[in-house]
Amino acid sequence: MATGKGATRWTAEAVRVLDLLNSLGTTIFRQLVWQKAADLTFAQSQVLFYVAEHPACHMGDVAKAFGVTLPAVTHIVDRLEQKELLVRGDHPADRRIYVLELTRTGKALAEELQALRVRGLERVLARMSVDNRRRLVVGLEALVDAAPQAPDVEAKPVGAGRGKR
Amino acid sequence: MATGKGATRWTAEAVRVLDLLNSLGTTIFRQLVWQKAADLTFAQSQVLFYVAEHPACHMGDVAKAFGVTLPAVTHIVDRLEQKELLVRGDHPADRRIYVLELTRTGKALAEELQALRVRGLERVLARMSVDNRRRLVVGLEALVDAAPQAPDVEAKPVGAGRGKR
DNA sequence: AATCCTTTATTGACTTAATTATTTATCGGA
DNA sequence: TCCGATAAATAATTAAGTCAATAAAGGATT
Repeated sequence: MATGKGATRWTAEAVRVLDLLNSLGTTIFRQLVWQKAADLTFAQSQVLFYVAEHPACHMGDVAKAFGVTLPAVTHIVDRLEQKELLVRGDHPADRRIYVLELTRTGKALAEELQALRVRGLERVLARMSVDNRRRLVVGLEALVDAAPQAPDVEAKPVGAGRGKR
Repeated sequence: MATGKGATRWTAEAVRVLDLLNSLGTTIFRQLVWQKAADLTFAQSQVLFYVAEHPACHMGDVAKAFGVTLPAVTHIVDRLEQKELLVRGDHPADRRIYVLELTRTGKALAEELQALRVRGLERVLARMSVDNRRRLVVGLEALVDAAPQAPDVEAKPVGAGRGKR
């Protein structure tokens, strides 16, 4: 079915992009962005980077950013705190809220890991032409721009809960 | 340090690409490629798709493709087999090997999920210009091409084991 | 054919991550 | 002050991943 030429061409392009994104996930993402290092799991390093770029963020911010539930964040932050990479600070005006900050050690680690990633990616980019690097950046920018920022999960009528600790 | 203008420009580009890939991971990947559906976890749907595209593959092929250990694959395949989406077939010439195949149900599900993804991605691509779509495809192709295919983990001197079951 | 090494995969024990449901503390407004 | 909403923790469970040990073949050599 779908004998229309337009629709067929379109789908082919989407399939191609999907394929490429998939390949990316099993090469770049697994070998480069996710540099197994410093005894951090993938989730832990993701949160480390997030807090590095969003100082004073809250538990809920992290959950929203990664599309996971709050309890998941609780556990990950627990572990990062045990490793002394991060602290739960108190919010001056709202005692329900934790203000997340990296420790000095945490900042140092985040910078070190970021440098590792950048150097790794540089080696890859070095094997591309200037034009293709330009196309990659512009194309990715457009894609990220076109992607829905947050689907928002259509606020289910929950109905529970009364606070922290 | 690093006052050289060339080096600085370079790193900036790598940082930009890293940022974009990261954004991608928290938008496209989480909202689109990983369409929560059919009671499959992310890992399970990844393996489902892999077997769909590589019929008659072995347990070890899957492990290598995703960069995980064999026991991890064992568990995931167990669950997919319980759900009757996949079968471990016997290899005609080597009885140590399992030959993985999707069941009829498994194939149908893989196609359905793929269609979902393609339609979702089409909606995103529709918001991009023709030129930017072209840049995206070409840029991604070049990136995937430039990425190291498999680091190969420099064969540790293991030394164990004697077989299946 | 008996022995030994290698390959392929499973099992067991354990850690981490994620989920849902429930609970706790606090805030803000009528 | 009470009531609903918000922010987070706890409990219980499932899944995914690890390493170490085990098991069954296959292949080569003697």
